[in-house]
Amino acid sequence: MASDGEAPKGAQTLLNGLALVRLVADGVRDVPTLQERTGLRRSTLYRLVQTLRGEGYLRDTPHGLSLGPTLIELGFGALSSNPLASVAGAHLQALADEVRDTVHLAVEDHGSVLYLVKIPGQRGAEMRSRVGQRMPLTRTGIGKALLLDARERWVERWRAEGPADEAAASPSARRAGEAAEEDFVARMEHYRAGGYSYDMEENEPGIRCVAAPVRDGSDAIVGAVSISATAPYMPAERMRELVPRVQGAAADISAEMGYRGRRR
Amino acid sequence: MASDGEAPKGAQTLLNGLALVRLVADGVRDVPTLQERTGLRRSTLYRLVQTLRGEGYLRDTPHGLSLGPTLIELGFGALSSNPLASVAGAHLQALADEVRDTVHLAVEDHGSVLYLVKIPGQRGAEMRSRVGQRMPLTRTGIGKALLLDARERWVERWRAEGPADEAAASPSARRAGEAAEEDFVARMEHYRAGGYSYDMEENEPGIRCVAAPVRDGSDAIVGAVSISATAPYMPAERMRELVPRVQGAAADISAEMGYRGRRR
DNA sequence: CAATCGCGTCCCATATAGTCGGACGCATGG
DNA sequence: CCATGCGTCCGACTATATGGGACGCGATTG
Repeated sequence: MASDGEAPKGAQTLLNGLALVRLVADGVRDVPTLQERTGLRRSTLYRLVQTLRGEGYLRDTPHGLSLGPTLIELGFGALSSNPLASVAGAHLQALADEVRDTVHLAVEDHGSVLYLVKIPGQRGAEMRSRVGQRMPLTRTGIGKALLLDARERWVERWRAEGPADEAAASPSARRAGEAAEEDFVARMEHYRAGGYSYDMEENEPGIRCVAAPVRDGSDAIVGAVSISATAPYMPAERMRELVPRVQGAAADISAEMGYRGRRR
Repeated sequence: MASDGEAPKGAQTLLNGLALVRLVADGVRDVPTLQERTGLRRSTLYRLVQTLRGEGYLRDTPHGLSLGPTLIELGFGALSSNPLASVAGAHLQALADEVRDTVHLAVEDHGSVLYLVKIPGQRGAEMRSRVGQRMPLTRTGIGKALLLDARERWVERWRAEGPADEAAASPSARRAGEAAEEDFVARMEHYRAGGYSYDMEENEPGIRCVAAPVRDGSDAIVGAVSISATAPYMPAERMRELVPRVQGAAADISAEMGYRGRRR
């Protein structure tokens, strides 16, 4: 409320407090850093931090501030109160046992992929992914599955998540970028027709994945399932074979979510 | 700020917002209910709820309000940034593989047990416990392990958690209650000497457990490990055999937490 | 060893920002 | 058809959060 003319319209004190939680989640460990990140005064910060500590949202460790136990309680509560996650569990486990690779369930939230379930694979290196972690929609197989229906967002999301350097766009880089964008849209069109999606090491070199969307009673995509593994376990042929498997698991979960086949 | 003369001294707006999150976590699903629980006015509530929705702490479902995706993100972040939980993982898995029963890791938080890790057993009925769940300290094996050092809190906690009906205490019930309290203290004294604790179906009929505390570099108890199973799998003899096993796992974790043997 | 710096806490005056109360629109149901 | 309850918006009031500053403390530095 000082530099730029934003209008947060709402409850500043609450927003300020939640902003502190976010900053700590992002690795800020001491109040001075919070001060330079938020612009709030010391006394204000300490009061807010004390309140958050008291409620268990933050806690003190030998190394400084960190997220508190209440968040663990609420986070797992949020997960288990999510019908998708609880309904999907058994189906995902069955899929995981069958394919022996890492299985994920994710939803879209705030323009990114949010993992709800991860079942680590039984071979190869373990993926660094974690439940509660966020990933870009257009770079992951599971994210593309979540976007399948939203043709109008493909380009928008691609551009938002795409170039690491927006400012520095040399003419040649721009040309390459446009080509990549067209390529992305073309692939999405293909996936959309097939009702599945791939990740060919775009997000993480050496990691490939096959994904399919989960739908609910209104036909809307409410989540997605994926199988991921290191490239040696994921030759093109196997990926092709996995498509119906992932789709099967996704269909089972969709059924439990009230999906009764594509209408229209 | 109306009925009783409390002095919340802090940041009301923030506290009000967090109180809403708690209420939703406790099952409140609509604003009218929030109103009667908090005493806040409709307009205030809607503003706070909107803010919390915007930040992903709450979300709307067909059935009303529920905890939002941000809490999943933060909750799992809190867990993985907890040294105890991340360090313990491998040791707990090893223990679980060995004993084939349910293994828990918990800490004390705000006067109750908070589970950080649960590894379901490979036989018998699955326990209903969940990571992020809270349990009474004096009724669970793992809670007693957390209390081992704090002799001065035994009675206090027992009384706080003990009688389901404080008001209605008939003379005879009171007598029985006092006997139970003395019995509890005696058992705790015994456990303290042995460095372990039991749960003989006190918390959940049919469930028994063996637990041991985890310590850090300052000798303080920072957590506890337990093995739980249904009574048929837990005859007295086996519980005795499990004591050194749990203690071993707890010791391994303690070592990683900086524990170097009991000083003093 | 003294002096300085940065952190954490507390207090108080000010005006900002949250609360309240009510009006309005809409859907539901009697 | 009217009545009831939910969700949103608005403006006035003042309760409440803010920020400036004083204080104590421990660590760091000269």
